[in-house]
Amino acid sequence: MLIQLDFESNDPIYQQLVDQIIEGIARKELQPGEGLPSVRSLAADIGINLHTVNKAYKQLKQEGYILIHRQKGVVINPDGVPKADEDFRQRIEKSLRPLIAESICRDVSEEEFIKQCKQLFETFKGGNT
Amino acid sequence: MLIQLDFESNDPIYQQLVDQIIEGIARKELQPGEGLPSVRSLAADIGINLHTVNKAYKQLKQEGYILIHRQKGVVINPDGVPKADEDFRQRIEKSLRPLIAESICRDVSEEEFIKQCKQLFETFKGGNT
DNA sequence: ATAACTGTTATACTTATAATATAACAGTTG
DNA sequence: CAACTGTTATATTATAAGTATAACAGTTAT
Repeated sequence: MLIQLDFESNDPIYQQLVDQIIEGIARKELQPGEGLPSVRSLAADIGINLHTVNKAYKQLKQEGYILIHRQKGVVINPDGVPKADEDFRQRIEKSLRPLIAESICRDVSEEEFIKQCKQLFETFKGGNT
Repeated sequence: MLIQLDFESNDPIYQQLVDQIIEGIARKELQPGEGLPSVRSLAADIGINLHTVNKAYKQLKQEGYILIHRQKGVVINPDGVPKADEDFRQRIEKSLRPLIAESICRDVSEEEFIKQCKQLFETFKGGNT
């Protein structure tokens, strides 16, 4: 799986890393039990500091996406990612809220917005970008 | 219209201000042509610095939500907010993408996600929280 | 066992952003 | 004239992001 970073983005690159790995899991490109590169090798590969990778891994671990075996290294959670709980749903709503408010102001219809969502769901089910 | 800020949030408070005003416009609580408090009085009301308010107003102005008449002060754009363009739609997709990827990983169905979206659209159409 | 790896922790530095604090300018309004 | 308006400038503090080295403890292969 290849990682694409935008160093000009406002999103911090450790967050971009987190997002890309979660995307990889979502589109089954990263399978449960599959190994991830070590912090040092991944950092070297994409030309960033190992602490930046470590910060991303730390967050992914804390959110249950990956496990760290002392033996096997970094591994996609073999039991799958923890199901959504109430905290997660609240987090989604909190992120969705300003997007939808802006859309309403700019005359984007509910139908169009939902069409966009469905399209993204398809993107992840299928193997597209 | 009352402003509710969370000073413990990770979101900067100028951004919270922007979001709340956009929400106010979305739910027609703030009408086109309606005046907003001056940077100084709003800052004093919510107990923050005038520059923080000014930063929020500046962003709202740049995105076309408000106008600044030298006479009338700060005013909700009387011509309405500019319609969504391609840049806006890309911004929405970019924000939506990680939310949907996470949702898929955590077994939130497309139906449930869309239900959440519809609920938020209703929230703004109606007068609810 | 030695060497090369693993994640993890600690410290220090630089840079950028957020927020505050004063102060001033130019225009408007009572 | 006084009180307001948005705007700009400057300075300070605090926090986050990213990098740079270094070290520790455990694992693995030679």
